[in-house]
Amino acid sequence: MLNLRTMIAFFYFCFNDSKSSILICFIKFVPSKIHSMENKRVRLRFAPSPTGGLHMGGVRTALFSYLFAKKHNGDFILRIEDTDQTRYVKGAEEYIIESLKWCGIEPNEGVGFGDGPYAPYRQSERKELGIYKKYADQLIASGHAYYAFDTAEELDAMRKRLEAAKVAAPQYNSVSRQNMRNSLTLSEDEVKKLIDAGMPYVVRLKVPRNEEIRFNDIIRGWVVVNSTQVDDKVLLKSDGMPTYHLAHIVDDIEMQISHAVRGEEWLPSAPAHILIYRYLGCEDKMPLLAHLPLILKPDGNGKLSKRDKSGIPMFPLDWYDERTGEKYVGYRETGFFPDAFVNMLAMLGWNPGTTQEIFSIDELAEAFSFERVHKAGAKFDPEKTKWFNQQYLRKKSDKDLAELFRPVLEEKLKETQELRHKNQDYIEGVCKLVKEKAHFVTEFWNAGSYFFIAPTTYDADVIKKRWNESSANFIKAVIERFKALTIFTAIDAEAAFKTTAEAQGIATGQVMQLFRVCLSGVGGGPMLFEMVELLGKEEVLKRLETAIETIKM
RNA sequence: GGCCCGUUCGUCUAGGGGUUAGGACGCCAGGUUUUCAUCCUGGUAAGAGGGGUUCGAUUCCCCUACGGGCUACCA
Repeated sequence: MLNLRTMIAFFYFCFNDSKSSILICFIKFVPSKIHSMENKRVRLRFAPSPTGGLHMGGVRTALFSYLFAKKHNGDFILRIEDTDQTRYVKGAEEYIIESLKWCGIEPNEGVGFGDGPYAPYRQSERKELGIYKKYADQLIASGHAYYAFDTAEELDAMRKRLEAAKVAAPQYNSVSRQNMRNSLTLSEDEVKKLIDAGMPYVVRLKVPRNEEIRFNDIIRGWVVVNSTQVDDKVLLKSDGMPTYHLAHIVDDIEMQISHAVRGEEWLPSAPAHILIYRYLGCEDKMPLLAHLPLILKPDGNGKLSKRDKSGIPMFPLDWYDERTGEKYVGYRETGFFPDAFVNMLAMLGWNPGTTQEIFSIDELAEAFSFERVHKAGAKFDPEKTKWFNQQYLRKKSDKDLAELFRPVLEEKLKETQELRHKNQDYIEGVCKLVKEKAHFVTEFWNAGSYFFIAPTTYDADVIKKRWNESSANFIKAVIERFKALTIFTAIDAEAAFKTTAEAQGIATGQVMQLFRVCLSGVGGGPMLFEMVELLGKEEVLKRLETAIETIKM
C-alpha cells in the first residue's frame, strides 16, 4: 500500500534533482575494497605483556583476532611482549596461556602453543638476536631516528619549563629537541665520545614538524592526525630493550602479520607507528589496523576495573597478585562455562546483524567481521552475563552437568557416610531437576543438598503457617499409602498423595508445601513429585517418619 | 589544558533520508508451576542540545555539550 509520503518521495525522485539522486545511487553501489589484502595470508597475533592477570578486555581482543583468523583460514599467534623488565610479573605468561586454553581461543603458533617459522615469540629472546637494534640502526642511518642522552631529571625539567611557558602539549618533539642533549644538537664527535664513554642513551623517532598523517582503520575509517601532536617516541630504551612502539612493528613485519587488532587506547600513538613503517620502507608490509572499542564499567563511567561490585569476575581465571596480595576471582572458578563467557564477550561491541545471540565459537568465527564491530565503548552488563551462562546451562546434558557437579559433591560429602552420591543416575537426576532454576552449576549444591543429606531442620515459616494438630496424622496416612505402592513414580506418588488428602477432607493446597518441607527441609524447590520419585520410596518413607518425630507444634 | 575517538530504551544493540524506531538483558504486570529463582504472554522505556541541507533528518554536514582514551626510557 502506498502512503502519501512514499508518493511524495517518488514524485521528487522522478522530477526534482534526479541527476544527483541517480549519482548518489551509483556511488553507493561502487564496491569499496579498501581493506583487500591482495592474497596476503591472514595472520593475526595476540601480543599481551606479562604484567599481571589477563583482563577480560584482553581476552576479547584475543577472541576477535582468533575469530577473524579462523574465518579466513589464517594463523593466530601468541607473542609475549616482555620488554618492560620492571613490570614483569612471574606467572603471568602461564596465566595468559592457560586462560586462552580455557576459553578455547587457541593460537596455532607462538609461546606455549608450539613454535612456528618465526620463533622465538618472546620479545626478550628476540632482543638477544639483535632484531630490534638492526631496525633502530636503519632508522638512525636514514636520518629518521637519533640518539638522546637526556637524564630523567633533564626531561622532567624540560616538561616543567614547557608547562610554565603554557605550551599546550609539553613533549619531546621537533621544537623541544633543539634544546636537549641529542645527536641532532651535539656534534658527531661529541656523540661518539659519549657513546664510547658508556653514557646511557635512548633512540628516538624523529617526527617531522607539521605533516598530516592519515590511516584507514578497519573499524573507525579514516583517522587524520597532524604530526605536531606526535612526540619523538623512544624506540630503544637505555637498557637496550625496545619499547612497544618499535618492538611490535618490527615483529609484525618479521612475522608477516596481516591485521593488527588492539584496544582503542592505542589510537593516539597509531600515527607514530605509521611513520615508523614509512621510514623503514615497509608501508607495504604494514598490517591493517583495527582499534577495538573499550569495555566500560557497568556503573558510572570509565574503563573496566579489576573488581566489580556485582561479584561478576573481571578475569577469566583466578588471579593472585603477589605484590599487592590481592586475589581476583575468575570466570572459571565462579562457575561460568567457557563457551558462555566467550559468547558474552563476543557480543560486547560486536553483533551479527541478526537477532541471534547464542553462538558457539565456530559459529562466531563464521559470522565475524570487523565491519560489524561497534565504534563506541560498551558498558559491561553483569546481569546479561549471568543470562548467557544460564542459556548454556540449559543446553548441557544432565550427564555433562553431573560430571561438573561430581567434584563438588565429593568435596561436600567426604566426611559423611552418605553414599548416595556414588550413583551416576541419581546425580544426573538431581541435575535435571535443579538446573531448571539455576544459572550456575555452583548453585546446585545450595539448591539441592537435601537430595544427598536428609534434613534435620525444617523451614520455620512453613511449619508455623501449615503445621497443625492433624498434620502428623496426615503424614502418617501418606506413609501408609506410599508403603502400599509397588511402583513409585511421580504420577503414582502424586495420585496416592491426593487420594490421602481427599480421604481426610483436606485440600491438597493446604498440605503440599508442608509435605515438601518434611522431605527437603525447605519451602522451595523443583517439581514436588519429580523430587519424590528421585528420592525413592525407601528414602521418602524414612524422611517422613523423621519429620513426624522431629517437628513439634 | 591539548589532541584523538565516540554519543539510539537503565544496559547490550538493529536500522538507517519517509519505519507504529526492531530485538535481547533488566524491571513491571498477568498466566502456569497449589513452592520458586524456571517457563509462557503482555507492558515500560531511546536517536544529547542547537543550527544547517532537504518537501521531509534519528539517519548527511557544522557547532556545542557530555562521555571515554591518550598525553612515560609502561604496554
